[in-house]
Amino acid sequence: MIFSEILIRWYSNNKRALPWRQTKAPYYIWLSEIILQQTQIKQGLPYYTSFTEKFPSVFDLAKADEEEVLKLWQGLGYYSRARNLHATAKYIAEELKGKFPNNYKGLLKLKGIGDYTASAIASICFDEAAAVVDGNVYRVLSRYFGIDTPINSSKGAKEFKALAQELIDKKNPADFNQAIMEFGAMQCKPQNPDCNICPYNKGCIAFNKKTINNLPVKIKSAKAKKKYFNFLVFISEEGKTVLEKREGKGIWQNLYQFPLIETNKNIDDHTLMKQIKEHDLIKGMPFELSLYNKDVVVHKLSHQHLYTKFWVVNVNKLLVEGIPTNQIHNYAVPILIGNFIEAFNF
DNA sequence: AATCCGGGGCC
DNA sequence: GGCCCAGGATT
Repeated sequence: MIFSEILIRWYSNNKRALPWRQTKAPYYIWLSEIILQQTQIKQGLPYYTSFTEKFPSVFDLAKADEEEVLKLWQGLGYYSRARNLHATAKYIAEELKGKFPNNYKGLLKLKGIGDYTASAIASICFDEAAAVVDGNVYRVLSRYFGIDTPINSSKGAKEFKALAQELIDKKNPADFNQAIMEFGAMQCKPQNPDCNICPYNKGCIAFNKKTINNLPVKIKSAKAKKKYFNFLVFISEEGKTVLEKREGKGIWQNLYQFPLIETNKNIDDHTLMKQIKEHDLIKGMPFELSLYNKDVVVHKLSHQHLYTKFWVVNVNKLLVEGIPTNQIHNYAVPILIGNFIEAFNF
């Protein structure tokens, strides 16, 4: 039996019932694919549900404010996905009368859609034989064919894309693409795959050479840099606090946070105290300062480890407008801030 | 080609 | 602590 036949048979027997598998509507497939980029199904599923409930059509999503979209995306990470999602929804609704491009090439031009997502939508919605290559596909193919080209090199990307494109079932690209990803997620897992019950174990090079645990090969990424975040949680007598919108480049773009003193090296409390005294929002005013978390909160991102302290700053009056603390839940914030807000309970 | 962009879950 | 995840954009 050829590669794709084994795969699609396995898929028909083992696939999970997932909401986006009940439709071929491009809006829902697109939404699911953006949510699932670099995200496990278990984590993304509740977000897919809330997005489809709040925005049943691309027009509903297009009509929303970006702040509303980011708020619903809160906690899922990689927030550029949400900003691009909203921008593309507006483009589809306003320029294309709600109709998505119906092929790989057209889909690829949209914001937030790259090679993987264009292939996924084109195959699932329009039966175009465009092979997807995601983390699952890299793992399945590198093991079955015993390929040790690093998957995160440009050579590897080309090599695996070409191989997947050779293997894809041109009569049934939709099932083939979803099958190989599901197979990678459930059977050909990163750790401890049960190769004894695998339908490919006779022909799998890695299994027969006992190199399953060495594949796929990946070039090591640089270690995360340490940063030191001191957030200032102002509280005025009239029950207001201050949130600022993160502008420009860097993490958490367009999300809100408490005023932040950020450094690349740890600063002692005395030095920090001087900076707080001179802070624009309370310069020259009396205040009471207390450290909320005795133990530093370590928040780990892919490329940064944030060593975080929350300082509660009680003041009589703020030098800026501020927001009532009972409205703080309306703002989209990174999970680091969200966890504090929940624990502090204003 | 290398780096940046989150957060959760696993070992 | 390191690795992985239905990747894409930027430099």
